[in-house]
Amino acid sequence: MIYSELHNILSSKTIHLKSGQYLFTQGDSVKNIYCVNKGRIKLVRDTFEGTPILIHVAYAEESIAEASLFSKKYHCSAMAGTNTEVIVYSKDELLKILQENPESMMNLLKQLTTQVRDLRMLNETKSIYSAKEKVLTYLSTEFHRDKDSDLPLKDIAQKIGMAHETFYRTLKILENNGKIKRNKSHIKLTNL
Amino acid sequence: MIYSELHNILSSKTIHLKSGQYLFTQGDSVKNIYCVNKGRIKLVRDTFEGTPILIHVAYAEESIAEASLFSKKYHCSAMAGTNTEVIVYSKDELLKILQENPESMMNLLKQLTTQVRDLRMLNETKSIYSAKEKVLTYLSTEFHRDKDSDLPLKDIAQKIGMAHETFYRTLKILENNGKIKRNKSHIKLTNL
DNA sequence: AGAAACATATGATTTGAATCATGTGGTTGC
DNA sequence: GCAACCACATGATTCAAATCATATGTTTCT
Repeated sequence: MIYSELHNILSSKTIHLKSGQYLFTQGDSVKNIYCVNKGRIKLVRDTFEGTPILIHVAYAEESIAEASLFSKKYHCSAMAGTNTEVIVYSKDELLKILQENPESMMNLLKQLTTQVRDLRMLNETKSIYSAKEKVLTYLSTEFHRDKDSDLPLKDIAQKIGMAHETFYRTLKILENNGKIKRNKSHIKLTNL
Repeated sequence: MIYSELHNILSSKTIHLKSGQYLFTQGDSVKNIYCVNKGRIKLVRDTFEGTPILIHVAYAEESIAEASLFSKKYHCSAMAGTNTEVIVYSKDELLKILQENPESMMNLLKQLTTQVRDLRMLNETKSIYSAKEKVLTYLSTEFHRDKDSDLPLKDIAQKIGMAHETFYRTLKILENNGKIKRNKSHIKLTNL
């Protein structure tokens, strides 16, 4: 998780959310920073006009609201997408520790740079129109091997911005073409 | 720019690139951090398999390679997309200053959290399939008003992952429906 | 253990975004 | 001031991805 080493220093508590329950609501003042331990949390933004939009889905080991470390209010709402376990840290305490402890701040900085890079990569993957190309590009990224390896296919489909039906089909085609191999739910590029 | 206050402390120099010239190449060791002053820089990643893919386009006031602050080697190449002016900072010097100066580190942290938030937002905008919905969602974001307001429409189209032709057409439809107003190249949502 | 909820899978159909083509207007550079 | 380049625009066409439907396999909850 993003605060691995800090976890021992910081006081924390664990809370359990039922699917559909809210962790916080857009506009609430930012008191806490969270880390998903199990399950998933959807970040949803209420727009003045019309339907709320999904901003992000955080899975196990992912921290959320660190983007709100410097905000007064949450700019989105967080809802459990399934029964979920979340670790809670105090924002103020975290900020204090970071200030006293440049090394851990540097560490957090590092994690954020990685996040930025991953997000950019994902962003451009999403720009690819062709399903085959998109899937191959996604599979060639690091975060597929690392973090995403145990995500349901359906969720991966959503992550890269394609209908899950299309994703299943595309995987099959690529498999038949010998471009990828699958055993159980682990997918591997053939080349390299 | 991302290092606004640091700019005065850090030593820097400005370099000029012709369209198509490389700033650095994937695999080069990371000596410098850059900030685009004028023009634009494309970050491109060479994939073992097949065509290189575009990771990001950095415009004026945008820093690049800060995602590489902690990397030994650049993970992508940077090419000028047009005649471009870039400010160069030394990575080591920047890291040193940050360490000595927790406040500026905190500041950089803050900028990165904003970047993460924006990227997530953009990411989900890209997931929207319907052109109209996608454009409306994009227009409702902050970074449209702030940073993107002077981008060519063509570049915005690329940023949100749609063919520029579709973007022009969609804008026209939305304008005819009274959902948006345009004067010159500034676009505004009607409601709110 | 059984039920409910969800992931995986695949077929049929529709649709709308990409693509190709072409033209005009506006900037930029020499 | 001219030429080259690029943004903007719009029409016609194609095609592949979304959608709808339905079924089976798999986890999860009680």
